[in-house]
Amino acid sequence: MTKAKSLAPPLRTAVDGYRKGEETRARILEVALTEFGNSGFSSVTTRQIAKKAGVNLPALTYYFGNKRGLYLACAHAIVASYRDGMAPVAEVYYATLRAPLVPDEARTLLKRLFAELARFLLSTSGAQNPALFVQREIASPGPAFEILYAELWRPGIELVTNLIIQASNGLLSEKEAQVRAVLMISSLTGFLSGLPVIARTAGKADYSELVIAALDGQIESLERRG
Amino acid sequence: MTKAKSLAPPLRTAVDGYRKGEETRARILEVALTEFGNSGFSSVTTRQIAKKAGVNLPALTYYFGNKRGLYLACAHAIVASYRDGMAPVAEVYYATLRAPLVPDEARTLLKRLFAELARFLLSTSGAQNPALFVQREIASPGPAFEILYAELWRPGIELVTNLIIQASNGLLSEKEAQVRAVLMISSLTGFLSGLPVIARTAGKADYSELVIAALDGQIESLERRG
DNA sequence: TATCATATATATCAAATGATATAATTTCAA
DNA sequence: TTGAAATTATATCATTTGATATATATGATA
Repeated sequence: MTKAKSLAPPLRTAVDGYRKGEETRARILEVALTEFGNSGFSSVTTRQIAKKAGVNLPALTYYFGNKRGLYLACAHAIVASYRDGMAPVAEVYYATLRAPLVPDEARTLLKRLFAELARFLLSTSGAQNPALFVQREIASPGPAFEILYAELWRPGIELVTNLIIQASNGLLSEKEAQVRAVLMISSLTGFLSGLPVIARTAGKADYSELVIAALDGQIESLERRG
Repeated sequence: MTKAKSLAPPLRTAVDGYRKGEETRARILEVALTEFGNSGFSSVTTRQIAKKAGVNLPALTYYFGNKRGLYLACAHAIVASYRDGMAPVAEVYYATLRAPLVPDEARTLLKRLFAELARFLLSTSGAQNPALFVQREIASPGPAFEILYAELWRPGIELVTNLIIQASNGLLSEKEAQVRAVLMISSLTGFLSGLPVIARTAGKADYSELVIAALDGQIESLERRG
C-alpha cells in the first residue's frame, strides 16, 4: 500500500561533498544562523530565510527537511564553530581534568580561557551572533536545547567551575565556584547581547580588550588562601 | 461614510477601577507575563494565553486591544514592578546625582543596590520571570524595547556606571566603568535565565546569598586608588 | 424590577505559515 | 553528447493565528 512518495527525502548532509549546490546549503545555513540568532526560532519564517538566501521555499525542505531541521543544523554549526574557535584552549581542558593545578596556574588558565572566549565572541562579525543563539536557547529551551546544553553549556560551566575551585585553592565550595562560573560566563554573553544597545550611546568601538581587562580583574580577585 | 464600527473600542485601562472584570484583566496580564517572559512575543499565541487565563479569545481584544497591546501592558507592568521592588534603593539614585561620593560610600551603595536587585530578581516566584522578559527584549528588540530601554536598562546602566566611577575614585574611565556595569548586570540576568538549567545538576536551592557574596567580591575588587 | 453599561461567549474571517506534490532545469560522468 | 542524478522553480494545501462581528449574559443603579 501507500504511495511510495518520492522515496527517501534527499536531505543533503554536510559531508556529502557532492557537486555544487553545497554552497547553496551553506548560504541557507548562514542566513538561518543570522536570523535565528537575532530573533529566535518562532519569530523567523522560512520564507524570510529563503528570500534572504536567494532560494525558494522548497529548497529549505530539500536541504534540511524542515524548519526544525534547519534550526538544529544551526546548533550543530555553532557547536563546531566553538570547537574550532576555542581549540587553542581545548588542551587546557584535558590538562585540568588530570593533574591538579597550583592556584596561580589555574588563575592564568582562567584568564587565557576568558580572553580567548571574549575575543571569539566579540569578534564574530556583527550580523551573526552565535552566542545570542545559545543564550536564547538556554534561557528558554527550544528544539536545540539538548545539544547546546550538552555540548557547550555544561562542559563550559564545568570547566570554569573546576578552574575557579583550583584558583581559590579550595577556599570556595563547588557550589560557590559554580555560581561564580555562571556569573562570569553570563556576563560575557549578556554583554554581547547588550552590545547593540550599548553602541547606541557610546561608540561602536572594539570592546574586547576592555572586557578582558574587567574579567581579568575579576579572576584576579577570586578568593585566595594565603 | 464607513460603518461606524462599534464605536471606540472599550479597552479597559488599568486606572478604570470599574466594577468587576478588573480581576479578569489582571488574570490575563499575569498569564501573559508568564508566557511572554518564558517564550517571547511570537512564540506565544493569543489562544494559549486566553486558555490559561480561563477566558475566550475576544477577551484579550476587549481588554488590551491586540496582542501587541497585551505585550506592552506586560512591559509597563514590569517597569512598575521594578519601581516598587527597587524603591528602597531609589533614593540612592538621586542622592548620587547630586553630591559626589567618597569611594567607600559608592562601594557600599553598589553592594546594597546589587543585593537588593539580586534578591528582587531571584525571589520572584518561579513561573513569572520579568528579568527574562527584559533580557529578551534588549537582546532582540521587539514591541516593548523602547519602554524597557528607556525606563529600566538605560537608567540602570547609568546609575551603576556612575557609582563604579566614584567607587574607583576616578581611576576608571567612563567607558571602562560602563563595561563593568554592563558585565555586572548581565551576569545577574544571565544567571537568572540559567537558573532552571543550573537546578538541573545542582539542587534548586536559594542562590541569592551566594550570588550576592560573589557580586560583593567583585565590587570590593574594583580598582581603587590609594 | 427595568435599564443600560459592562462583561463574556459563539462563530467566522483573512492572512500568514510550514509543508508538499510536481514540473522544469542544471550538472556531471560515461 | 547524452542520460540519470541533482538541483531549483511553480503552484497549491491544510493549519495556525490574530482579529472581528455579533449575540448573550451579568450586574449595578435608579
